[in-house]
Order: sequence, then structure tokens, then C-alpha cells
Amino acid sequence: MRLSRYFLPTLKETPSEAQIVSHRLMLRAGLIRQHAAGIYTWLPLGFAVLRKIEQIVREEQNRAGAQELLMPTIQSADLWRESGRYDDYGKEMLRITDRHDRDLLYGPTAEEVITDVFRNAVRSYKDLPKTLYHIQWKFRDEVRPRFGIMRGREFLMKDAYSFDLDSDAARHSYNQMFVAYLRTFARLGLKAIPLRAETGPIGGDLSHEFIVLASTGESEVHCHRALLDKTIPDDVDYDGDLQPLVNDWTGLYAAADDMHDVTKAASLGGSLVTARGIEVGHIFHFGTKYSKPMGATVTGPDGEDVTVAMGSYGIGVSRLVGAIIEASHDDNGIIWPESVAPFHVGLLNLKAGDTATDETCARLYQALGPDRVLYDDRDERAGAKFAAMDLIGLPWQVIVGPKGVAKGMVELKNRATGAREEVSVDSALARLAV
RNA sequence: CGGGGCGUAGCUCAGCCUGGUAGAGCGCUAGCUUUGGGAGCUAGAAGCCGGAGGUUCGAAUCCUCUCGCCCCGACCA
Repeated sequence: MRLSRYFLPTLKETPSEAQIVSHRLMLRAGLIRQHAAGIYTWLPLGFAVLRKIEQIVREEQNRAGAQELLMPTIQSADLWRESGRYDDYGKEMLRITDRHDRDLLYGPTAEEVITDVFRNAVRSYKDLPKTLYHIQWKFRDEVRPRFGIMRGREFLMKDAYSFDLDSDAARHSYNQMFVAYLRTFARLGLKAIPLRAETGPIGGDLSHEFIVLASTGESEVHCHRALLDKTIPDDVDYDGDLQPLVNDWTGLYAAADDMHDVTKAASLGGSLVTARGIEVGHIFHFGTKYSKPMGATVTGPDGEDVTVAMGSYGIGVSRLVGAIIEASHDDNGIIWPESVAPFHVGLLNLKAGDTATDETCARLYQALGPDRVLYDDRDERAGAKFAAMDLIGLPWQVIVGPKGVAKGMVELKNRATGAREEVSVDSALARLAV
């Protein structure tokens, strides 16, 4: 993409409403614009990142055996009356009335809808297990939206729902998601740790939240140091026994403030780490909380009806954009992990209009591929280009100036480390190849 | 939902206390000069001073109401 044609409204100054780093940088780098309190427009660059994250989440869900579908944003209130949540959910639920005076709502979550789909379609235990998910916009009418996209009212979320014959089987579905989450966050370039969580209003008896570590994070977490160094295998057998792997990740002490056990933590001595983090995922096993009132049953092996055991598994996709920035930035701007970067390379033509630099840039642009490169071909000063490119945080920069070009050289800069090297054009191409 | 604050040019803000008809910096446009870390000079364009009502000869400024946004707290992917 040529920057001269791209819609990338960057800001030199920080809009006054933005308090935290990710919000400021998202506004400044031209990722989002606020539409109303807690509601945002995603500009092309931000949208590109959102799509990348979404795709990684999708791939890992599929890999774990979950199947994607798409449920509506607007839901019927009747279903919520069935589960008993229509009155319980409170003002966070945005309620709507249509022209026939029917009660609708903008979905804050989708347990009711998926349970309805399931009960109408599945009859036999032989159809189990099933894990279904979608990636859809949700709305929760937060009293006080803040921190930009991190706590908006409208947000993009992946939510998965598992259906099993009994709670032992459900535990396997739960473990599949647990492992999928570890893999997902690792691929996003994040250090995430699972914490045992309160089950909250959704209910149930098994729940973990996943916290991404970032020094500017909202909540405080305490955990064993060894948890930070754990890695997740690349070739997980999702059909096999996942319990050992889950145990490995949950065996060490880890707790947020609300579940923090000071005595237990103190016994860790020097291995205790206190850090800050951002919640980006939450998984629950809640048994028959929805299947029972809504009559989601299957015929079991013995011919008797069985109420299915369910779990639900959320990832805040749009929140992750902010979380990644909180975890990865410096004074000059964003530093995108390669896996989610909107472009792989920023190509800076330091003297647009100069035949030699133009030609070198054109060659690099074509060879690297216009989809992977953001080419700053604007008639701007070098300083402005450096600042803009650092701000938007692409992993690599290729800096092409007349002095280097005369020697057949360009400069390759790594955004994360700041390291620059002068290399030949061919060498730069080789280094940046897919 | 309790407490506080702010709405003036695209952005950051001054002006308001003490009413007299709109300002700065950045950005934008044009020209010249500059050209490796958000340039310099010159000349421009750009504002229903959030909205409504009121007080007054006169309101960005004072009063009332209203809408919007932000911050602290309680609550959440």
C-alpha cells in the first residue's frame, strides 16, 4: 500500500480524552476514532490488526475442534425470559423494541441463542460432543466505558459454547479450550497466564481467566515465577488426554487480587512475582445452568433423556488490540508483534522525487509485495516519515535515502530493538522474504 | 449508580472571574528556502464559542435547563 493513498489519519498531539497508553496510541496512530462513549470506528490500519487477531483466534479454535458459525447481534427477549436472565441482567443489557412492540435486545452474550439452536437440532448422545463458536460484535451498556477499546460498550468477542453428555466429558471440552487459549495468546506474541476465577453471574464450578501481562495493566496478579517461562507445545493432540498439560499450567500459584491468598503466596518466597495484567479471556464450565431451564436434552445410551452439560469460552478480540499495545510499545509508538502487524514492512523513501531513490523503492515495493509493505512515498521530510513509521509500529523498516542508494545500500531497521544495519537491496529482500 | 471536571478552528488550549462582537501553537492550502528524526519564512483558508431559553443596549463570558464527553469510586470480555 502506498501511504500517499492510504487512509491513515495520524495525530501529532494526543487527544485529551485518552488516558492510557493504548488508547492514546490507537488514536494517534490512526487505528480508531471514537463515535460515542465506548463505541468506535475502526480505521483501515486498526481494522487490519483486528482482522489478523481474529484470524489467529479462529485458526486456534478450529485446531481445537471447535466449529465456527455466526449468531445474530439482535436477539429475542423471549429466549432470555426462558433462561431467567432477562430480568437478572440489568441495565447493562441494551433493550430494543421493534415496530410491533416486540422486545429485542442487542446481545451481550449468546448462551441462550446457542442453546436454542442446539436443542432444536440435536437429539442423540451420538451427536456429542460439540463445540461451536462465533466471532461477533457484542454490546454491554457499561455504566462507565473507559480506556478506549479496552473497555468499550461495543466490542468484538469470540465466544465458544461446548455441549457434552456429562461433566467428565465437559471437562475435556473445557481443557481443549484451555489449551487453545494458551496457544492463541502465545501466537499473538503475548505472555498470558491462567488464573482460577470466580464464576460470577454466569455460574458454574470451573472457571479460569487469562491475563495478559503488561506493566500498565489494570489488575494486579501474583504468581509463581516459573509460570512466566512456560511454553506451549506446537503439536497438541486435542483428542488425547489434555489434563496433564492443564495441570502443569494450573499447578503453580497464580491469583488476581480478589483470589489472592497472602499466606500461600508468601510461602513461594523469592519465586513470587507480582505483576500487572489485562484480562483477555475467560472460560467457564457451568453444567446445566442453561440447558436445564431451556430444555436442551439428548437421548442417552440407555434411552433416557439427559440434560447436556455446557461450557462457554470468551476471548475479547477487540480488547486484545489494546492489550497488545499495552504490552508492546515505547515512547515513540506501537511495536506490533509480527503475527498481528498490519503490514510487515514500512518502506521509507527519504527523498521522493529523486530518480534513484524512487527506483530503488519501486523495486523493493514490488518484490516484497504491496500487501505486506506500507510504502511511504509522500513528499514529506525524513523526520516526519521516521516519526510516523515508529508511531504505527510495523516490525521492519527499510529506509531508502539518496546517500545509501548511491552505494547500492539501504538501511534495515528493527522496530522492536531499534537496531539498524546498512545492507544491499538484495540482502534486504532476502532478509524480509516471507 | 454516587462524586468531580470539561465542551471555543481538524488537534492541544487561552479568553470567561471583571459582558463590548474571536485568539495562539500544531495541522491544512499556496509560494520560496530547506531536506536522515514530526523544518524556516511569507501569505491564506478555517469557528452558530455543544444546544435551547433567559438577563442586558450588547453574552463565548452572567443565570436556568438540556445534550455530550472525560476523570475518581462501585461493576465487567
